[in-house]
Amino acid sequence: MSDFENLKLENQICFPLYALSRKVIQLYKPLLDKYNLTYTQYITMLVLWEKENISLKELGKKLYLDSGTLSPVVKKLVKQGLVEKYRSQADERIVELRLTAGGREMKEDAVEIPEKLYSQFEGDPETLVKLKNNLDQVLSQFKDES
Amino acid sequence: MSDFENLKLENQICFPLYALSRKVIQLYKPLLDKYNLTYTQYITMLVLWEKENISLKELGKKLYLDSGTLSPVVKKLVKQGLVEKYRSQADERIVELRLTAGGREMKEDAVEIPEKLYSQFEGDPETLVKLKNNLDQVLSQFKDES
DNA sequence: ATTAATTAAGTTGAGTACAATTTAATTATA
DNA sequence: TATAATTAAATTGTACTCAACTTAATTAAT
Repeated sequence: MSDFENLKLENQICFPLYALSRKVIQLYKPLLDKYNLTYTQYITMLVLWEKENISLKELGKKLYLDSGTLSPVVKKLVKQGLVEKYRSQADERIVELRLTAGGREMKEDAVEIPEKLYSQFEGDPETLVKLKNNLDQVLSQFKDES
Repeated sequence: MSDFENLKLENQICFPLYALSRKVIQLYKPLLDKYNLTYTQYITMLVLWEKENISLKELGKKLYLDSGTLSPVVKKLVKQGLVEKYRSQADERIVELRLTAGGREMKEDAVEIPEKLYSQFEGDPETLVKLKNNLDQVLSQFKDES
């Protein structure tokens, strides 16, 4: 019964997930360079473009990232004038983020980013829709575990 | 026409890819700790368990990783006695890797890793198969681009 | 045969990820 | 109410990822 099939790279589910994730982030890079954003900074801006006021805690929940990752990311965005940071008056432990006018302005131009990214995909767009549905479904099964 | 739908986090394809990838790697962690392997070290071992002799270059091609990532990873595996490293006699630029007896031994126990990982997935296993097929399909469209 | 171009690894620096710890503020409890 | 427990951020340390650069070896071109 020495069956090593499950140890073959091609049979891993996580590996194409991990490889494709990095690949797509690399595709974003030239598009984001124009805005001086990294991918992590970009998805932070996506959240702020939807909700201009949000706590760091809430942001982390949406992005599945903790303060160890987000603190330095937000610090950078503040430095670039896209975000303001202040302590909540009601609870001094909480850091609140607020989109600045400059950050709001960037949104207008940034609509080109997903457009240009998707235009780079050859093949059936339906494949991407299916993929996204699959990913969301599987991700939801772990959402509240850890 | 100020349509910001494509800038919503929930409409991103890359984000669930990125989030799920990190989530699954976190699920591997407790399983890999037992073997003193990180995820990146683990997928390197997967390759070596399939092909006991391989150049660093070839390894990088399979994992979509460059020497900047792999050099230190391999150095760790050598230190742990799982892999041997030597320069090719035919071409001194090339570093060849060889699985050691200890590395081969680990394979026997490591079959439990994918088993235990998959057992943690609730929901229909068919969903995972579909996901993997989707990922492979999309990944193959970028394989030779960069 | 020399020189130029290419190739494979390795190194460096910036930016994540994440576990673990620390600090400060708030809430719960004896 | 004083103390304990909890919570949110920040910090620290380890490891990965990748672009850019360096070094050494090989191959191509003059």
